[in-house]
Amino acid sequence: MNNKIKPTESELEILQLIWKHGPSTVRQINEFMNENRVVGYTTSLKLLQIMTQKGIVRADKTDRSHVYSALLKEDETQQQLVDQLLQAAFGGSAKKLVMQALGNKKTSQAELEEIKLLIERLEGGEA
Amino acid sequence: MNNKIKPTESELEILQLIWKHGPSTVRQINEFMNENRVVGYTTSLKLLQIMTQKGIVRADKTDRSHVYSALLKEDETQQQLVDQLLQAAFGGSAKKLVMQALGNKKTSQAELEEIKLLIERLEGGEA
DNA sequence: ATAAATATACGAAATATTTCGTAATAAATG
DNA sequence: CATTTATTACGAAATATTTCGTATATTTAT
Repeated sequence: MNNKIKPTESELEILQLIWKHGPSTVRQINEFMNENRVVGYTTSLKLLQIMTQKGIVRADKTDRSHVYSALLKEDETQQQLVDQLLQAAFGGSAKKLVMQALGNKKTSQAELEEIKLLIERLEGGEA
Repeated sequence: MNNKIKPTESELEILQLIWKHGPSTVRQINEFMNENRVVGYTTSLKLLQIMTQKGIVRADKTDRSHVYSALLKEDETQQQLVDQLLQAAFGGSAKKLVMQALGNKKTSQAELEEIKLLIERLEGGEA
């Protein structure tokens, strides 16, 4: 439904944090950010304001400390990003992408099983 | 071996063309580009010059029309991009990425089989 | 040998992205 | 209530990216 919105790298970083922790204040998000890298408070704030502008998040201004929540759904955003990478770097071949993703990585047995089941579902019947 | 080089979107577009067609002149690359979108000749040239600067491609200047070839390997670049997306949007879960890539896409039976074989090899034990 | 066509070099405008600083405002504390 | 602390608003510098235009140089045709 929502469209063409392409989060930048920083925006994606913030989106992930909100997806993970749920709606959060600037301070919380800034603290999450700082677990990975050094970012000033106003930098996080500004990013959130820009994201609000773009319609990526929304701010609940009831309290003084605004609470930001994601307007993009995790699934849909991930889907869009995968599709984009598929075109941008794999000439559209999902197979190549998947093999790269699995080949080099330590994915657990359990997860591999799940993927195999998905493949069998895809092969077997209809979607 | 080669590192930290993160091609921009346009650079990736050009890399893909060189990977696909082999070493090419500016004119050729510009024509390939124009199959998708309108780009001026000097724009393609400039991009290639910047990429040369960054060590992404190299120019063979033997002839007047320089011939550009890729310095980044397709596999390695794809691997790097997948890893990056994995971190940037999937919190490192290869499973989620793979399921997104396969779930929504029309991947052929044959390809699905190949992937299943890869998974079985991975499960089997060997690296 | 001129003129036209083709190439590269290079600067720079336009846009996007990241990062802060400062000011204004509101809340909490002594 | 005066001061310190926390929060948002906003402008803007720094950097990165995309896109061309113009100047030059080199071929190729006429």
